[in-house]
Order: sequence, then structure tokens, then C-alpha cells
Amino acid sequence: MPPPTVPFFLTSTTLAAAAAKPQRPGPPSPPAQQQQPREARDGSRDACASYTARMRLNPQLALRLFDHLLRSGADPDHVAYALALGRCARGRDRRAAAQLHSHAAKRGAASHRRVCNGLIHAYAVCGSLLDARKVFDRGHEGDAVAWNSLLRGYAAAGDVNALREFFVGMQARDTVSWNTIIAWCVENGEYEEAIAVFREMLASMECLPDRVTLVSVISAITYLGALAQGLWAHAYVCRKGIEVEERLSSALINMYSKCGCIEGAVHVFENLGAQMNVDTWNAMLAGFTANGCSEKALELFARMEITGLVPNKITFNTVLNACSHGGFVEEGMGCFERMTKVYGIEPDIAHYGCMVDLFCRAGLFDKAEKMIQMMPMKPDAAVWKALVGACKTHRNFELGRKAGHMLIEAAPNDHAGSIEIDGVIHEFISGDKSHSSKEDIYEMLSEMCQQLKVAGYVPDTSHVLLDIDDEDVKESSLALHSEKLAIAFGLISTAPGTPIRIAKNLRRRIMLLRGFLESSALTSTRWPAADSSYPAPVDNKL
DNA sequence: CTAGGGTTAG
Repeated sequence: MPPPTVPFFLTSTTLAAAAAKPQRPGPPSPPAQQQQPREARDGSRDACASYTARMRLNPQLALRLFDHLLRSGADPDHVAYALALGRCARGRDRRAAAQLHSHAAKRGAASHRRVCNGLIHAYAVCGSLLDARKVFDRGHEGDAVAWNSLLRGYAAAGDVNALREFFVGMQARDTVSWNTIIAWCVENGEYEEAIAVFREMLASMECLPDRVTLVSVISAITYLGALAQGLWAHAYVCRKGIEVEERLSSALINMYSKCGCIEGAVHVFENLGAQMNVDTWNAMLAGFTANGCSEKALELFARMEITGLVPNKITFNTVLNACSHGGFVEEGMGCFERMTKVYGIEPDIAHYGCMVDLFCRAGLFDKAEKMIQMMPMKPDAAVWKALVGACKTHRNFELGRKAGHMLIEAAPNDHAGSIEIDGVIHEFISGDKSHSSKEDIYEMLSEMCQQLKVAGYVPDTSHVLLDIDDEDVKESSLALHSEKLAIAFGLISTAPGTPIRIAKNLRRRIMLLRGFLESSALTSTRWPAADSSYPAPVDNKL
């Protein structure tokens, strides 16, 4: 891993300060009011138990069952409240949570630890941080679940300062608390920060990372395309004996795939053992697709059907993508039909989008248009994007213009290549010559290309779609790539040293990485095993 | 049973 940077979320100093002065943030709380639990009659208890059993089986009916429970005259216990509140949290139903709250208060159940935790959680995820806080402040000192539920509320509210302050002052800071922060960073696109906080977690030695930690960390690494860190994280998992269950293996497969290291993904996938499900298979299918191994994806899909695993919507989306990338029109049409007829999956807009993409890439514009006409829903931006993209490579400008207008109509704020300078969005498409500063942009562009060539960059034309035969056309089309245009504009429009952020494009990343991978020793990497001693730059004490 | 996780691809 590169040398640690100072994380904006927290620093060693803030943590050290917290350690020196442990205190609970916010106003001091009044002593918890201990209510004597009522003597419940046996009959009521039995009735309640039968309701809670059903609530457990059918969480989506939990609130209705709770209602039945009340009407039956039985007395809800803390389990019934917890289950019902859990449902409120899942459904973001603040009103129901508040009703349960007042109900519990009347019955003297509102001070029960489990009920309190359920209330804090429900209020927190519903965005009622103040209500959550009130319950918390009258609640149970040092209950880890209560602290973490509230922490989650601060994370959801999005106020970084409040979140940091609460986290730093936490009494019961444990693995879940750290995981909450790391996941929050990932959710908010702060991937480097997520890794910095993970480092901080290791250095604090407060608690050990678990598989949830690693899922978030590996996810951050994936977004960064940082293979070296991904290898380290994988080795860490093996070394610490962290269980590689379905989600963690999916994260690993995904990480290797997105880092352009398909061999690593295959290695993880083939060593799954019993810990596999549709999602791990989906991850592997997507990995093959993203790395240009469409046939492998289709082979794997066939294997999946033989194995007896039931594919889901995402499986088909991925497989259809593989078909369109590989130009397997027949196979794609076959899959689409099998999806509905054999598996009874109703195609959603994304599936139709894949089919449009499939036909477009093959240059079958009439079939694509027919598909758009027969979709039962309004075509979304993805559909128009596929059409625009294909029109660009197939030089079908007339249809491209129409589709472009539809795209802007469908997603006015979703521009493929745009850059924001002083609050103004500038949009670029490949080969664009319409921008007002075009002279300057193109001058900057040729300078960029020159500097890139000096740095050893050779345009890789093998990824430009098939039917442009002329090498020169291909190369210049790459050179005028929309993102490069945007960067060139960024360079001439900002002061030196201003960071320029262009939305990440993982496929491009992979392309750039692949050339590097093939020529490096990484292709002969030995994958981390259970007794792996892969160098551990951060973790030397745990 | 109450706290933390990922997955389509353009």
C-alpha cells in the first residue's frame, strides 16, 4: 500500500484526543427509568409467542401481525416490538415506528433494552435523528447496538462533522462502528478515505476487522482499480482466516475483474467450495464480460444451468451483455426467450436495453428500433445511449441525431462526457467540434497527445469496434475521445494545480491496465493461499 | 430479534 495519507474523516490526533478524554457526546442523560416488567399471564405469553413466530417467518407481515396480536388481547413482549420495529426500519415507516413507540410507552415497554434499540434504529434510518437521539439519551449506557444504530443515523443524515464527532466520542466503538464508517465512505465515493479509515482501524487496535470490513474495503479498492492493494486485502483475508462467504467472494471476484485481472477472479471462483450462490456466479459472469471474454461468460452460463443454480434477473442482464459485447446475436435472442419462457422472468427495462444494445452493436438498427417499439415501458436513457453509441461507431448520423435528442429528453442531467467548470456543465461527445472554445481545446489536445506519446502512450485501436477498417480513422477517433476533450477543456479552463475530476470509466481503466498486465510479471502471480505470507505493509501487529 | 456489507453496464 502507498504511504498513508492524512484522512479527512479522522486522524490519529483526533482519535488520540478522544482516547485521552473519553466522553459521551451531547447533553448528559437523565438516569434510565427502570420499569418493573409486568407479570404476564401464561396464556398471553403463549399467544404472543405464536404471533412472534409468525412475524419471524413473514417479516413483511410483521406490522399486520402485531396488530392482530393486540386485537387478540395478548400482551406484546419485547420480541414482538423488536420485530415490528425492524419492519418499520426496513420499510422506512416512521409513522408506524412512532405509533409503536407511544404504544410501548403506555405499556411500560419503552424502556426495555431491545425495544429501545429497535426504536433508535427505526428512527435513525427513517431520518428522525432527533427522535432516535431522545430514545438513546434515556436508554441504556454502553449498549453497542444502540450506539451503532445512532451512528448509522448520523451516517444516513450525511453531516460529516456530526458523524465524525459522534464516532470519535463513542464509548462502545467496535468492529461494527468502524464498518459503518468505512461503508459510509464507500457509499459516498470516498474510496481512498475508506482505505485510510481501514488503516486507522488497524492502527487503533480497538477491534479486529471482520468479513464485513473486508467487503467494504475490497469494494473501495475495486473502485480505485488498485490491484496491488486488492492482492494485499485478499492475502489478509486468507492469513486471518476470515470466512469467504458469498458476499466476500463476490467482492473479491469483482475486484479482480474490475482490476483487469481475470485470472485472479477465476482463481477465487474456482476455489469457492460450497460457499457459492447466484450472486457469486453473477460476479464471475460479469467478470468475463468486462474483460472481453464473452464466450467464457456464455460457457459459464451453460455450466450454471447444468449445475442447477437458478439464474435471476441480474444473471440474464449480464449474459445478454456478454452476447452484445461478443456480437452473439443469435445466442442473445435465445437467452432472452429462455429467460421469459423457461425461468418466467419478466424482462425489465435493463433487459430491453441489453437487447437494443445487442442489435445496435451488430449494426441491426431496424431490429433495435423494433425492440424499442415493442418494449412495454418508456425507453430510458440507457436505451438511447446504446443507440447513440452504435450510431457513432456505425456512422449512422441521422438516426444518431434522433437518438441523441431522445437521450437528452430522457436524461437532461445525465451527460456522457461533461465537465463542470464554475458551476457550468460543458458537454463533449467524441469528435465534437461545436464548443465555443474549440480552437484552444484542440490545441491543448494535440499538446496532450504529444506529451502522452513522449510518456510512451500508444493508442490501442484493438478496442475500437470492428467495422472501421482504416487505422488512421480509428486512431484519430480515439484521440478525440470525449473524455480527453473534457480533460483538455479542464486544463485550459482552470488554474494550474486545480484537480480535474472526470467521472470514472472502469472499462477504460481496464483497457489501460491490460497492456500493463500482459507485459508484467503479474500474470504469473501466485494467488494468496490460507498460509499466505504476502507482504503486509500495514498490518504487522494484529 | 435490535447495529455494519455487493452484485448489470452504458
